[in-house]
Amino acid sequence: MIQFRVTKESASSRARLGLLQTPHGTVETPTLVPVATQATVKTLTSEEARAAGCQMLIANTFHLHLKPGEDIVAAGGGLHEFMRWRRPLMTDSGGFQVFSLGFGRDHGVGKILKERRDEVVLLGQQPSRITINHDGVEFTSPVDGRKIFLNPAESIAIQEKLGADIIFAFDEATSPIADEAYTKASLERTHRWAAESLAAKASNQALFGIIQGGKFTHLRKQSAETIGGMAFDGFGIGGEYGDDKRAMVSIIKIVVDELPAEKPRHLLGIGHLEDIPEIIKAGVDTFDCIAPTHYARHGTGFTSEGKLDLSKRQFLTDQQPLDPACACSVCGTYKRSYISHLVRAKEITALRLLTFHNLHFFNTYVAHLREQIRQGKL
RNA sequence: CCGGGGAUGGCAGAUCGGCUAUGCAGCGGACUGUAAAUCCGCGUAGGUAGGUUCGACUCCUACUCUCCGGA
Repeated sequence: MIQFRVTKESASSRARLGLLQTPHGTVETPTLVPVATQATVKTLTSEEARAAGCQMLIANTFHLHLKPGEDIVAAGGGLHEFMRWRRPLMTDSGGFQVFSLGFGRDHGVGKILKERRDEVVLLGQQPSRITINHDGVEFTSPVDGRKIFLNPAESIAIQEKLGADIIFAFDEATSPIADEAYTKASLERTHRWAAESLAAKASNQALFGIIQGGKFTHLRKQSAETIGGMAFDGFGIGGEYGDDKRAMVSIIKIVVDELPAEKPRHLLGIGHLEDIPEIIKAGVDTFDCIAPTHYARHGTGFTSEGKLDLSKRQFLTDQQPLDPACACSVCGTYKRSYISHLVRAKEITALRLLTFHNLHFFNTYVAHLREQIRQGKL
């Protein structure tokens, strides 16, 4: 089980400092939870993830169920031992894949809408490779095309075998182009699944319920009331918020205000650098995001000078560290010129160096924000 | 010298008498609970000189270069 203690509340915002105790150690919040979908922070070892300052990681139920299967992980001693990360772990429930492999894939959209789309997901519609119904979701495996059925009981059973400290209720992340009727019906289903997830859990893992409701303020409020009133150990805030960052932050605040203050709040899948102060000020304790690791593998380093695309020719002759203001081992050792060469030569070391640095950069940034809360400046 | 084959974008390499080849490299963009070391977009062609044709990178002639074989 977990214990959560709020150690300081900001006077000027909803931001707060906290200590999240788990069977595998204590996490200082707010914190970024880097994504380790397949039981690894892509390109890094667990020791390296730790050295980059990561406190807790989040792995994925759907992907680990496919490969290698939860029984293999369990036979390896559970997720912590399997990946030799003897620190706090979360697993996501597979609810995001209902969207990402469903309507997200069909329409080529992510959870944040970048441009106006003509398509709309209407009540009664089904994604092409997935069937969502009352009882659960039938996926078509992106690996081999076989059918995979997931529902609350299945997802929880898998997550219990994986053995993370914190697990999530099975939900449906709705598409940003879903209309209100679809979103509302999906929300009601997600609420029912939340109760079923709670009922299914037999372990002493912490279980977080997930608030949905899309960009619809009244649905978000209703969801926060419903999920917040259930016996979860903490809460995830999921789904989409439309295409407006200000709207996103205001929705998060509405949700946070409905949730029990003594329980931890995890914001699912949001965490671009510019979002982080805003979501922390909105009262988020933990949040996961693929940005630092994903951008790294596409050649981008986050620095105190902004995002740098190391594949650009200009960096080939740049003798500075990746970020002169960074204290990480990559910045203490290698220059932009070398990293740029590795990126352009498609050497895997480039991806490792950028992933390590980006995580260190994000973690340092969040640590700095914690310090600001401590000093009453945030 | 004789015979034969070739000459296509920065490189590699197809097709076609009229309609974007493609890949790599280059350049630009995207990326928010990871089907992502990925995806999207852009530029640059037809050895030289003639001829046939409404129209030639594609057919014909010569030349240049090149490769293979023979002397």
